[in-house]
Amino acid sequence: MIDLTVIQVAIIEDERVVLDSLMAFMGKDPSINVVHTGYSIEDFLSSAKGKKTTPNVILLDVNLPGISGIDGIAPLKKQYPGVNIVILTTFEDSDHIFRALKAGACSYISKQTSLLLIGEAIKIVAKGGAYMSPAIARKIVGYFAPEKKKPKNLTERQNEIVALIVEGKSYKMVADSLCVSIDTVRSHIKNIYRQLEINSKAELIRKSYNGEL
Amino acid sequence: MIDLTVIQVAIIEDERVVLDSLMAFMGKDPSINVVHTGYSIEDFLSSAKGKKTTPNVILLDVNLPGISGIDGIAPLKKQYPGVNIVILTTFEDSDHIFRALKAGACSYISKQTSLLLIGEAIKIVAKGGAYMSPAIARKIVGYFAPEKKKPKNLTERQNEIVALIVEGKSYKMVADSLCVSIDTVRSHIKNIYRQLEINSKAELIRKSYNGEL
DNA sequence: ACGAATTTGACATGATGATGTGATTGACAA
DNA sequence: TTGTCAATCACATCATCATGTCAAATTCGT
Repeated sequence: MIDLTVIQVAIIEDERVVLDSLMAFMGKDPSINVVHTGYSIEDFLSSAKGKKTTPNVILLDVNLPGISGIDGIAPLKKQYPGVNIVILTTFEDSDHIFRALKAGACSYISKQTSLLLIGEAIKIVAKGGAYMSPAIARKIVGYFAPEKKKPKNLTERQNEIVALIVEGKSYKMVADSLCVSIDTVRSHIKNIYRQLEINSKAELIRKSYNGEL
Repeated sequence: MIDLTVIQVAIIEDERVVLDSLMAFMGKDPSINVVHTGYSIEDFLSSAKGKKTTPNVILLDVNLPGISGIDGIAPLKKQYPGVNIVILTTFEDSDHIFRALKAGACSYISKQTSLLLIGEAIKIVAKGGAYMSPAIARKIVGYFAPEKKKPKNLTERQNEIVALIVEGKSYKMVADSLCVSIDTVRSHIKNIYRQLEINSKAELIRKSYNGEL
């Protein structure tokens, strides 16, 4: 018989050092019981068959071999409907954060966070709450705020070009739309890429969709 | 001379008991300095003229006489651009929460929260972070998740490839990631484009970000 | 065991994209 | 008046993408 007052936790983490310290810490906490671990999503799911205990909380790394932690959220929730996913990672950019949340993660915690706080976060999500690291929570609230977009000093013209590119247009189409030479568009794109520190259309589109410009 | 290491806090709260206990607690914390208080938005703003100190953080009640705390956020931010607004309230319904966030609040805390945690929250927002009570954070993450999955007819492998492309990878990088030939990736992409009736990477990324697959 | 769907791969070609160097023009500020 | 900056355009070159045609190996359901 499983003690329902004890939180059943699973951990998916490929770094031994991190996994070991998490295990060691939780082993000392009587209210937490680590029932299952894995080095990757695939590893975890394949070995999940033989388990009879269902985790309440899954502590999930993002940078995993094979399927990424974020892409792994869906299969994990399929295997364990209603499980609480806690992302534990070093990636703190908006892109990763929002993709994780959209996939159904309920907490997103920086690996900088102390073990004590991670333990607290687990207890919080097990009770139906959610915990976010301060810097991450700030990015999330920033999503809602009317945001005075002061960010990327992009020129009016540059924003115009970005808008067309994001719509899926080619350089040629943008040039025609704006009635300028395709070389002009190229020139603008080069400057935009340099200013945004990116080097592909894909990244530009992603940034745009994440409101990062 | 104002000590910049000390957080300048203002409090707007109409309940004497609450205000007094907040003041008493913060008076004991050397890193917090309460510079201004008010019983209402109007009261606070009118008496703000005579003050020379600018608050870093404003602790704001929602249920105030006159202008509500939420409607007061805009004028407060106009008076003190860049100030961090911390909502402290008993209202925990989604409506109040999201209206406050949209108005520019960066933290939303239940009045059930201990004075200790409220103090922590103030320090967190002063450092550029954000803190949410667990139950409130859960409602916020819930805002992102309710994505109804209408999976397109794409194959597992195809979805894998789309995921990598959307991350900004080139065909070559995708091929390497999946340990297949670049021609195989090309082949998949061709099929994906035909099935989705698109013809550019940009459109693929757009559809992906719009949850259209 | 048969056929359909999936996955893999090769070869080819024209279009588009990424990046560099360099030049001209007009606007606005020091 | 002299800069700086935004916007315009011209080459140039190599990488990547979009598309086509064809085909072998694999998986899977009936």
